[in-house]
Amino acid sequence: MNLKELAEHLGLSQTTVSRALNGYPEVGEATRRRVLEQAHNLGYRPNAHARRLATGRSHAIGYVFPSDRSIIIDPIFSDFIAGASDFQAINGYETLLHAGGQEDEMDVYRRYAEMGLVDGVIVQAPHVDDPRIALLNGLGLPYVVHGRLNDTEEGYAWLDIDNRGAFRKATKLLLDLGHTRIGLLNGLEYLTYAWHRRQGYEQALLDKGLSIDPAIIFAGLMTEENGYRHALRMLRLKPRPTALVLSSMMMVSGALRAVHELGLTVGKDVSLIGHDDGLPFLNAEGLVPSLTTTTSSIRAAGARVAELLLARVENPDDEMAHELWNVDLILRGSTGPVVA
Amino acid sequence: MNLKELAEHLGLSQTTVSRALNGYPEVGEATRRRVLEQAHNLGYRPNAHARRLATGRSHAIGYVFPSDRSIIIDPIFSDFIAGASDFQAINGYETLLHAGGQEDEMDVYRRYAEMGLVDGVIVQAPHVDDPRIALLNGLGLPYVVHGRLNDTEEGYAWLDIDNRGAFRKATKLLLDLGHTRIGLLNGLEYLTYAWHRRQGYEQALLDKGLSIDPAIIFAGLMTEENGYRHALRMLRLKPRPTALVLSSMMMVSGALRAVHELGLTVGKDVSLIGHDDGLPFLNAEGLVPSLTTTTSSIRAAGARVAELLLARVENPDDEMAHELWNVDLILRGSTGPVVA
DNA sequence: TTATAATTTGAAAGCGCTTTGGGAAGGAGC
DNA sequence: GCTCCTTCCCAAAGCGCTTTCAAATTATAA
Repeated sequence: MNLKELAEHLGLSQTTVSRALNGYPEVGEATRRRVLEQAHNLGYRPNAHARRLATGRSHAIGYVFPSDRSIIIDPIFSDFIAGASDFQAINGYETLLHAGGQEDEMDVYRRYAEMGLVDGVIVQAPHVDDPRIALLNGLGLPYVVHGRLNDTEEGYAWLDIDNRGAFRKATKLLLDLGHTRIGLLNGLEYLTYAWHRRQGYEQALLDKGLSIDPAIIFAGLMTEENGYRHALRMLRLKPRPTALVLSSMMMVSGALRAVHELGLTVGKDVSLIGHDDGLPFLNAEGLVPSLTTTTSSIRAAGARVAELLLARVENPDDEMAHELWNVDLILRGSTGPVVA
Repeated sequence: MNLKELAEHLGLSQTTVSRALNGYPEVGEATRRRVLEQAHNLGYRPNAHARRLATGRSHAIGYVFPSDRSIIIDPIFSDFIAGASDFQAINGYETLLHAGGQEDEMDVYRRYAEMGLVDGVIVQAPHVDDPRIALLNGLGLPYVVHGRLNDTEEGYAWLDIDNRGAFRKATKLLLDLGHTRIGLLNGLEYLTYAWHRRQGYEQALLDKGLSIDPAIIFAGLMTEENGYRHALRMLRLKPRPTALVLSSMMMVSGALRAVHELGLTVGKDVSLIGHDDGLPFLNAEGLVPSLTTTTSSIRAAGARVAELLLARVENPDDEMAHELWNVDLILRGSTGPVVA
């Protein structure tokens, strides 16, 4: 069943039917009702491609993951996309995913733009100095960055959480509890969020007049195993750190193993603060003792980024959104005063 | 730059240019080379929607996740999709994702089919008696099931791993080591894979003349917390189970906490076998002791399912694929003979 | 009543591609 | 010389929508 057949069936022109269906005002109320009703009864659905060709809009948003996999292996991305895709679905936008393949990430954007496959893209995990921004600006493809570049916050739309502030707050809490040797287990620091966290951590130490010790800082893939290995390594140092700040729950999970293995007690011998993206399968509160966290829902961020992007697609001339989310520091049982 | 402009630029008709670009034989070699070269130089890209409208094929594969979230929260899905999407990208197919929204999963399939949005879909996490199969058969939308229904293996294309065999093997290994009280921490058992695992587990026990004890069986969301809580609960029973079989690495992670908390030793007081989907952020080998696992790469499964689906889309009359993957049982340090 | 404005409807063009049904040019066979 | 194939190319139709421009109908004003 296509438009033409539906129109014939109704004894109307395609024009009128199309208008009735799409809510244009130049159509009588009675006619509109009739059209809507019959379209529903006959199960008519407009062909997506025909509509896209005619309107020039694809009603789809693209997500491109680099082929080196270091991003998509992070389980937080499925939650981000779930949030975003959900919002999009409700607003009539499809979600296009591109994971790897042999094509370079930048080429995918180019192809997306030139073939009209998507109306906009969401840029994930921006680097400290990310070349994608310039490319997308050049292509004229609307986008919103989830995160920020390091140098500039202008010239592109973004939503980010205050990673710097969060890790500064977390580190400061530990300092206030008397800890002076505080380890950091971070993500890859060419990614801005990890870099910001590093900055927040260092800032808090410097504020107290403490120095930065590279021996108790790790930056790398946020796997359980890295959490374990590097927590173990650090906790074996003399003097050992009495507290650790961790960039992901996965790393916390590994660090817990290390702590147990050394016969130490969380919240007493070692204080832990982890960053919690609110992943449904790894719950900070369910740990024993429950985990003090910096918390921000990655899923909510996904939904909001999608919202900003759709706004941008539909009103390209509106001002670019810059949205910085505060991160809550939630005090639970894994942090305590340093013991002598 | 569109076809018309490119054709004019070359002094050829759209027909010839289109044929040259798409590899049709009725075009001179010299002409073809010229066309290809100029198209490249001028950066011509065919408009995706125009092509789709003309050919009636969308060159896209759809993934629909139920809105209740219980599926997508499982981190294995991002890895599955990464594998599938990767394969598709290499073969010129886009990946369409639908996560939740207010639309019912079945309605999404209907819409996909009627609007021509995708050429096929991959059905994830089939239920023991899954209504999606009948719907898709009715819609005539090609699909491949990742997993199986319980009752029948005919009438639909599928790829599955031998969950029943894997858990039977795992349980038998423990029995052979002298364990007689073996707990099971499983996924939601209305999902076929979990149901099959349960069957394999029970079969192995029954083969030895042992009975099934519901007190040491858990079925639910495979979160870290559930792993912890139910391992803890079971290990506190008297007599306590001397071994646990776990359906996911996430649950293993939680169970390890429980074991440590009770002051027990993995591989001695408690033997553990987990199912490992090969997730990059949680490594069975990196645990201490390393974890004995039933192992099957979910990412490889994703790639292969995509391959089967594309074959099905392009040759609808070929026989339906039924592919059952063997699951390796990899012996590592977390299993040992029962101690008196 | 008639002129004018407002409301509804339609015919047809156009979006950018693929593909059908020929047609011209050149070579082989007689 | 002619016919018959190939080989290579093209004009035009068609995919199923949206949208422009114009016409028909009805309501309002004079």
